[in-house]
Amino acid sequence: MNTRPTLKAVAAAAGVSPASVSNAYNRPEQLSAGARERILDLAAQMGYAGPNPSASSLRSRRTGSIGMLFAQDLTYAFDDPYCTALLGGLAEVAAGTGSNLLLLPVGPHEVSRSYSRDEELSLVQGTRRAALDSAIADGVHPGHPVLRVLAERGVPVVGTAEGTGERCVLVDDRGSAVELGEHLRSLGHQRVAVVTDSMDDGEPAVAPDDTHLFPYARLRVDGLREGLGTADLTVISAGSNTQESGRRAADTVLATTTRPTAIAATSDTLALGILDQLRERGLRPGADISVAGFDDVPQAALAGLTTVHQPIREKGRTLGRMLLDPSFTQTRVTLPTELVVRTSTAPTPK
Amino acid sequence: MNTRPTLKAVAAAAGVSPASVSNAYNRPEQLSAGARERILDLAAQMGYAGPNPSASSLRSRRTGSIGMLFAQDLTYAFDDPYCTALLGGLAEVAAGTGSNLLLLPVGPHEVSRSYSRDEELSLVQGTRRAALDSAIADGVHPGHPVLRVLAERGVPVVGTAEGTGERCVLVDDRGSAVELGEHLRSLGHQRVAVVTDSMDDGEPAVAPDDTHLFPYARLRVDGLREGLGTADLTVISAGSNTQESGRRAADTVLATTTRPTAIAATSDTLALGILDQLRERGLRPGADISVAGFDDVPQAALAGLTTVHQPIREKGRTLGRMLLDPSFTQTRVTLPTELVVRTSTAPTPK
DNA sequence: CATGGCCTCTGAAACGATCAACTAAATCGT
DNA sequence: ACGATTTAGTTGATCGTTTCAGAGGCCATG
Repeated sequence: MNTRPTLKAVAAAAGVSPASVSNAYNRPEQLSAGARERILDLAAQMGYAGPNPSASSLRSRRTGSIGMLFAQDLTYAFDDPYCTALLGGLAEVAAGTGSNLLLLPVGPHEVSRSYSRDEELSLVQGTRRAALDSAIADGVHPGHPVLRVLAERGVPVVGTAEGTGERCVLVDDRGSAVELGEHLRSLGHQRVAVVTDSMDDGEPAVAPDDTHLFPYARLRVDGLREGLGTADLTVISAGSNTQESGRRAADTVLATTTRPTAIAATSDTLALGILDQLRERGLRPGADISVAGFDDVPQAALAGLTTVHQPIREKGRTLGRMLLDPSFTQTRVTLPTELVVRTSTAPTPK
Repeated sequence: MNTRPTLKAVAAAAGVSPASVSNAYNRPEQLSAGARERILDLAAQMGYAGPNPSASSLRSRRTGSIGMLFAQDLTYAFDDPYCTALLGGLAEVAAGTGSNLLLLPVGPHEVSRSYSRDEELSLVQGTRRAALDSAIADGVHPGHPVLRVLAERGVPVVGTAEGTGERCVLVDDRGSAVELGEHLRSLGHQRVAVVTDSMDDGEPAVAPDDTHLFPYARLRVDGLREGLGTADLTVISAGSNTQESGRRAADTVLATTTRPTAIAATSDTLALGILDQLRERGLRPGADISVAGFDDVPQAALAGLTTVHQPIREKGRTLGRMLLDPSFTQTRVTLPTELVVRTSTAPTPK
């Protein structure tokens, strides 16, 4: 079993310096066309696969991949429609630059709890070892230790919340929530349940501690509270942001003594789960009880869900541009939102 | 602006050898608890972010990430439900091992065409530079140069088709297609259009050259042909595997002089697009014209699409295990398929 | 008391490229 | 035909770790 050839070996065989072989791959313009041909021919013939990526990025300080941080487990990236849309937009931009996308599950971090050193190390383990040029943080709490690690490494991070990363792409979570709240109030809803996802993935619980909420969720809850004014409002923490959580939360809502006339969820993913469960329980969304969400994921239109639209894909593209396009210098972008009223919200039934 | 500390600097400051600092991070058992504490404390205090990933992987020959190859552009990974399900399964397994997932778009490769060296280099560019321990190839043609590059690098590759990667997870594409063909025949269909995706992304075309098909598509087409027996069969190449391609292909089918009574698509993604377009054109799938697909993605059930079920998520999990679990030694796994008859196929209308 | 074995920790050699500075030859304008 | 610029390629240092063989110190054993 002969060993794999190195760049040096190719150089020796070709009778040129290692730098020339490197240039044959990385800077064609620094080499005569003939010499380059000869070198690449020889390399192919020797079964040389090209410069070793680790060595190359050690020296050049570039890896060609951009990291995507998840505070949830990795499957979330592919199961949540908001997430896939965001990644889709990002991918559009990345595709043009030859960048690869590194998916980094970072493990959930509870703000209220303190971590031993080893717990914290294992929380950032995957990210510490990851080779990346820059990173995107979506749904990562600003206090997550992984952000500190990346900052120490000098990796540029852009985020979708205030405080994650030095630059960010935002939507007006609070303002749009106020608008949704007003919509519900104008329909006559006086008892409303607000279902929110949270960092701690437990059973649905009423009136959670605010610190367990992701910043965006807190803003949305606050906005709803303002928009709903004097309405009677119950906040329910549903656990992680999945349809399943939504389903369980719906049951929690139905179990309360004074059933609300409307449910507002902090994400469409939750709302879709809620819709599902209500139907299962024989209730007609829109007629018997109103339901609303946030984000306007593709499925929302099909389900007739009233929701706050945000340009998710464009958000992904913008994040990508912030990292990849040097001429893109804005450090804060706010994208527009719009209330989309569909059939899942209606006036309070008599 | 002071420079970022290196492991060596931390070692010097702590009065220990670099090896000990390395061990503090990577092999706690090689160090007394006290020494480790002292080193990590100092590191934190100096703002040391932990061992540099590139240097670490250069020396240790391990990167902690597993590559996922796409022959399409990156957005495909998040748009195609088959793909997200596969990745979801993979992610389940990867999550347990602390591995990250590196998404590698590799650019489409037409088998029939020959490539200049520079064209070929740019085709594999992203992958050549990517740091990974192993890779998964799904929907990558066995002849794609990227597979050669990875083989030269000695990266283990597992695939979902014969010939991609030294190990693979398969389904019986041909056999299940025979079954679907027989189903359609038993319903009385004598004129059938087969819509298939292909590597070249052009306008829908009739009776394509077989070499433009991905292996799985060719097997499915062949199987359908066998199962349908004497039926009159037209093969239509729809371009890339998207709902949009399916929609366009539906129009091509409807434009033919002798309209078929059934359409079989080589994937649910295409079939869903076809269903959509037929409805748009005022036809009722199942009643006016039968439609069937392959894969049984989640949306298929909602759409009432008759299809060949395959355990996509399990496929992803198995691929992951092949790479990550050393005790998993099978080199070829075939997963079961099952014909799922729903409402989109029915007896030929009178 | 000598022997062996374990536990900590160290030293020096890789790992495989790229970079910045430089030289020699070729090209240019006048 | 001469210095100035460009082109083509080289040299040697460097990127920041991990690894492996082994050095001491310490304890238990015979």
